Amino acid sequence: MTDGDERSSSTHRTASGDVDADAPADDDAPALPDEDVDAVREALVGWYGESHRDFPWRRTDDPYEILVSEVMSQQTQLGRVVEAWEAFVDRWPTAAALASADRSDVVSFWTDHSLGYNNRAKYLHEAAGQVQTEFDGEFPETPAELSELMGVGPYTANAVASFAFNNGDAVVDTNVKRVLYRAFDVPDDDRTFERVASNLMPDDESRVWNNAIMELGGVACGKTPRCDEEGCPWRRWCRAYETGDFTAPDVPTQPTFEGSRRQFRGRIVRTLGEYDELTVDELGPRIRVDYAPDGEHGREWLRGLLSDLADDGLVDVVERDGESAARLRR
DNA sequence: TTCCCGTATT
DNA sequence: AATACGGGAA
Repeated sequence: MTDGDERSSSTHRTASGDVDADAPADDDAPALPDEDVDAVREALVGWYGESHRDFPWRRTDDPYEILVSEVMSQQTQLGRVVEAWEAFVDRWPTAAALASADRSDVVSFWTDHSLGYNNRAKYLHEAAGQVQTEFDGEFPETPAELSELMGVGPYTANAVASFAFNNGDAVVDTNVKRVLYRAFDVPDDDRTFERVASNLMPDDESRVWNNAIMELGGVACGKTPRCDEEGCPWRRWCRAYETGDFTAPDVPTQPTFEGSRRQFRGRIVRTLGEYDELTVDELGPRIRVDYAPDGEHGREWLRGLLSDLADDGLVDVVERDGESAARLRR
């Protein structure tokens, strides 16, 4: 669940007049004057209706298929997700089918399709199991229940509830934050984003609304805005369009990937997907050319990575002839 | 090089 | 509150 019911604090932004995020007199004050809220809503839904991209997961309301698409989309650009999603739901068409699969197969699929964080493949597999064991094979339908599934946080819970059941609250991802921040000067504060997003969403229209506002953030209001090119439906209300200041909320910067332990974890998982089992010294040279058993990046270093991967439940480390060997966990 | 990005864990 | 987590694409 999102923390939608907390209304206590403190962010006041009345100065510019176009957002009253937390007015003392009326906690649920809309982001715009009443007469404009309807127009803002209609403009966005209308724009989405006539111009949205036609992704395959937008043609299904199967919650399992939606969940798969959301988990993939959290980490990978949508263009690349299409092929992977089709192959995934083709291979494991239902939550029950996925739950019966070997974890190693799901993780290898993830890696083979360059889907990033392989922990999420594990979560998805685990969530499919939860649907069988904790929900009796009936896919949960509310954000609160969906949140109980492994790997499903506030964003994904509301996305699946919305797109499968038209039953979600407003999603708040970085697209939504950027759009609200630019258009209505909403301050960069998670609680405020949630409240404004929730107030802006028309009742019982989470499916089209959440699709539309994220489409806006992805197509017209990305880091580089394309307001006129994409015919942004909010130009007449948009603070950024008016002022020319398209600053977006800060996104935390990442440590470099090249040479990182994440990179080598990825290589280990990829390599182990190609073999039944490898000893540490067989594995080492396959993940870095300068592997030397007693060198700086040798057994010690590699065993550390393997031990973390084992803690994550992705790898098993076994003893074979007094030597450590690794394999993907089934 | 930088960007993308939600969740779990600590 | 901070950190770990993948890897292709822009």
